[in-house]
Amino acid sequence: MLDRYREYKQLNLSEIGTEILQKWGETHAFEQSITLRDGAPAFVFYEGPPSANGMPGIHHVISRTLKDLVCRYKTMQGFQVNRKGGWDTHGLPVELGVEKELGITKEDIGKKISVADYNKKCKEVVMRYKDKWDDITQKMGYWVDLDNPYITFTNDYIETLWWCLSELYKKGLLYESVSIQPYSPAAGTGLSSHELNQPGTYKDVKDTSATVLFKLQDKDKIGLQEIKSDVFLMAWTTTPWTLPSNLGLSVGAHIDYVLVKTYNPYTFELQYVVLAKSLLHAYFKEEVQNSDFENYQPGDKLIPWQMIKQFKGNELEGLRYEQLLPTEASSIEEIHKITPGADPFKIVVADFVTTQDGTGIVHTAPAFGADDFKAGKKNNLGILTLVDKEGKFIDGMGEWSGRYVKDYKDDPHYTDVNIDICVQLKKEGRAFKVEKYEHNYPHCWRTDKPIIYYPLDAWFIKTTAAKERMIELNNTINWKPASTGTGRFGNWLENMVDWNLSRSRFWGTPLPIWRTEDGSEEICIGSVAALNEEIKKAAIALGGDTNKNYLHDGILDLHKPYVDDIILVSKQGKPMKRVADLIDVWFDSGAMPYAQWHYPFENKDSFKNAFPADFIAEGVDQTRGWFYTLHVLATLLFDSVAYKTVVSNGLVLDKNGNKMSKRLGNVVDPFETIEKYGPDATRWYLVTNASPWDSLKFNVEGIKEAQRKFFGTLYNTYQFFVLYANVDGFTCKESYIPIEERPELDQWILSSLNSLVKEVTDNFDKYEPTQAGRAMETFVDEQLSNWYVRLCRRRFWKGEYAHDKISAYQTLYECLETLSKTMAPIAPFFADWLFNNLNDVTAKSPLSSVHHTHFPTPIAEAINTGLEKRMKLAQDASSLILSLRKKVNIKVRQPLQKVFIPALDKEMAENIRMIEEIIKTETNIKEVEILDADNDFIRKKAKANFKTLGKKLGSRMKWAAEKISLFNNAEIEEVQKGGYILNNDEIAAGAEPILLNEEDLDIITDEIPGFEIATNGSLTIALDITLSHQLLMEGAAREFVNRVQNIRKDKDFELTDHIRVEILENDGIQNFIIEFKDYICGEILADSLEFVPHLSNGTSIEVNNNSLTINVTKNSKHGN
RNA sequence: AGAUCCGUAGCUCAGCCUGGUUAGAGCACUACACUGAUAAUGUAGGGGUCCCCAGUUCAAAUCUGGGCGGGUCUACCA
Repeated sequence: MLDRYREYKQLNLSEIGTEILQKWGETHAFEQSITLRDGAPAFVFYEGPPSANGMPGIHHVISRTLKDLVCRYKTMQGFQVNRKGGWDTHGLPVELGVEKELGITKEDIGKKISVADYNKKCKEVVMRYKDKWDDITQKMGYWVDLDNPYITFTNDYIETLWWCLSELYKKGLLYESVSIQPYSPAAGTGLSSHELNQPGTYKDVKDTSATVLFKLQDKDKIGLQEIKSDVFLMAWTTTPWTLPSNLGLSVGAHIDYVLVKTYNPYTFELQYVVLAKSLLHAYFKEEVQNSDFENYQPGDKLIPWQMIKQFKGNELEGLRYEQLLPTEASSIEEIHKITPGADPFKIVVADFVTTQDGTGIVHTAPAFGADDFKAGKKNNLGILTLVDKEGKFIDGMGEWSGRYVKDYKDDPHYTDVNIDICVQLKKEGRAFKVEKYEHNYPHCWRTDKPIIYYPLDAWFIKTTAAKERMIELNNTINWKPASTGTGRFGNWLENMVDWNLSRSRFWGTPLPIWRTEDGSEEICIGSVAALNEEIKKAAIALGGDTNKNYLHDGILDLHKPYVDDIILVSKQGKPMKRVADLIDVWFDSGAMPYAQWHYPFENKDSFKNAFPADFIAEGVDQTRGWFYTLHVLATLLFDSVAYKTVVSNGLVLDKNGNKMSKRLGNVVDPFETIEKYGPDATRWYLVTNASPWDSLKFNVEGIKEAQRKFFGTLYNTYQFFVLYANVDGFTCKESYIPIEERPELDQWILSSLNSLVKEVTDNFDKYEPTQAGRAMETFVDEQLSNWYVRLCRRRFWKGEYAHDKISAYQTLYECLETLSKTMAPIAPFFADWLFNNLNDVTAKSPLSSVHHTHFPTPIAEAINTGLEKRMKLAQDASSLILSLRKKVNIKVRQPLQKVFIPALDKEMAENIRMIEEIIKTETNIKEVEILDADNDFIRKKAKANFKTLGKKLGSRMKWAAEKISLFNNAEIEEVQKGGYILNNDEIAAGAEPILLNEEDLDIITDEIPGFEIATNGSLTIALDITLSHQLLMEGAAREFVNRVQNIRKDKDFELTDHIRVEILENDGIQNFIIEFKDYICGEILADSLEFVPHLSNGTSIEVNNNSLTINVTKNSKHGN
């Protein structure tokens, strides 16, 4: 315990950061913050695991500040908040990094480097920056358990994932199916969406596009019997190589289609074609509509056309057409071999069809597009994959067989098969338009070759089975901001598709499914124990070397390649091998509520007590990532939400609003920022500058501002407090003076303080930390520092250490201490520093950290809104008086006699009376005269109250406002008495009378003849600026005091030093010194003040343009 | 393409839900003042097509519709 409060030379937030951090380490403050809450209700928080294979950036600081402040707040509210850290360690980014580092590609894995060595490397790399992460975590003040984190690559973690998968499997929610995925024929591998989002993968390319004609077979069904020529359906494609695989045509149910009579531009034959009405202009020229068909000559540029009939899309549904490019490989027999019972070559209705471009009829090849696949499945179109995995046409396609659909091999003799296809179609009269078309198309980032969409086997979780339930549960989640939950997330749920889990990679959680070669039998393993048992079973059943390396200790590493070594045995006694897939890393993180506890194998209670989470927070980019996968797994496995509240924070942009990226070189190094400005100012800025979900334009100037404006002011207030508290020995040992026994100013600041506590609590509870922080800023700046302290300064350094002074100390102490608590969640270091600086002297709290204390609760009895309103009035009045002084150039030090304040009503008069003392001292005025409402001194003016009158008057509002603005005092008084009729002159003509009430007017002071006035709303100030001789003398005395104080300061006297003052005699201007001698001596702590005829070493000072020579010396005889 | 957030002073943001009179704050800039809190503070000044258009209304920054611009996410399609 200290006997003096610590005093500082200047504020150094960075130093406070390091100092407090060290203290936290020594006292295990974080651990204590949890153990101290043993037995308290839990507040459950989940840490979204970052990946430690990259450096932390400033955007990590924002989301972690958010998480931390909520956890700290809840801890202070009495909850026990366990915070288990975690690391996301699997996945593609890790693998890509390793490949780059080793200079290999995916194909080399298993060849140039063994899978075991490759995965070993991945494991090394994945924690590469863990130290940096731990470091930033500490330095930014993020309290999270770094000693026992969950790590997704551990066996325990994976085992839980297997358990989850097997549960899903048991429920029939895990299935294998073909899906259409981006695939690179050049690289021979499927690509993840992540890979597709690498910079530069989407390129503008020119492809041969074709508008082709499908011959309608049953035109009779839509009443076209009388048309003798063929009727064609027009469809457009940018990938003609998919046309042989066409199995359907998709139309939009509500799109208007038209039948058009025209000539084919290539064969010049008369044709009837069908396309969307709104796309006519893309194919036909307006000026030749209905023009002369008879005189058309083959080769004419302008081709006549005529609209014959119109249909809705759904009228076309089910119509059949002839296969466009029949080949051996695509005969109906072949189709039935692949998909028995398929019913292709018909028109189907699909919702993805638009009239943006093309013809409004979409060529549908189920193998080569996700939408096509969906439409094919829904309508039983079958599937034809006439292209192999190398990207060339398969056998049985005549001259096209063996030809690559794109130039994948950089073959100098490559000829584009797409063009050949178009040529053939032109010849057959099945092409309507062939042209180069420039569009944006994805490319394989590794080979730079265009990708195709291709059907691949994949494992899925049947999320669609629980769609309704997931939507229902989502409605119970508190989303911040709400729009993300209903919009981005809700929408996503509405359009949910099954979750494709498969990844053909190496470093990840293996799918624990083994199956026989013919696929007839399979097993899904749900635990290591089960696997080991199966290993042994298979070894016995299959004999030989089966699983020989895994018989003793079982399996030791659940990754590839070890799991792939293992062969299990089926019920029928057949060997089973593991399916090749790894699972999506998002499954890893989505299962963290269970896997972090190794549930259900261990820690069943820990899990039960920590599920679901009360709160999680991550960047908005996780909405369809982590937020989604948590939600899916909780719903499917436990029919529960995974989290009750989720805050999605926005992005951190650079100060110009650009996304931060290494490429642009605009990334902000969080280490440097925290080092330079301290963690608190950084956190404060991030929290208060913009709501968490708004994107933040990061600008260090903002941090500097927080530093100066908020922390600087609070620090000054603290310094002020300790300056005097140390002098007077205030240590809170006196008994607490009841609030009602304190001066009004104290009551006021305590009322404001408690209002603040209430506001801050409300906002923290609503997960609105920005509002909470801003409220604290306003309080510290406007109320505590610039009003309370300013007005109370004298109370601290003048007078006896008695009731009034102690009251002031107790009040200011309470403000500072309470603030240290309310700000603790956002600025944990400074708050603890402040708290301990106070508490180390007073020992009011037995706790060693502010973070262990309880968050203040607002004391309702301390809140006096009337008082707060009055004080606002005092502030406004003082501000007006100061502005008037400024206007007439009379400094505050010069006392003035009187100010007039007109009161518009009794209440206002009463309020002014109650604050007149404050106004007087604050503005150095002797008298406040309140002018009653009915005085005839001031001239009043009225303004219409638009709110009340607008409703009554409607369109006559303008007229009334005009009239009211011309009212004189008498008319206004009439209105106030009641019964004033605005349209007296119209009554005779039979108009309804318009009756004005007092509430219909806003009364303001117009002017006070003969005075300088200033107004602000309904408040008016009139200042008497007459300077009497007496006032001038007093002003001079104050001026003199000021000069002496400056001398004291220059001479480095202590505050408490008493002095002697000698003044060189100077006739004429010394009167004020004689007259105000007592006042002056009291102010400057002078034991003597004497005029002397001679002064050898005096200082020259100036008082109101007169020179005086004085000598100030310390009076050593006077004890302190 | 869909969803979502944002657009108010040179910059960062309030206000918008619940329409009302002269649209605010801080920073920056300029001038003046203050000076036992002083690398603090006060007062004043300049600075605005409240992104645009239309509608509703006596009245729109605020409500409705349609655009535009920027960010993000998802999708990528003939």
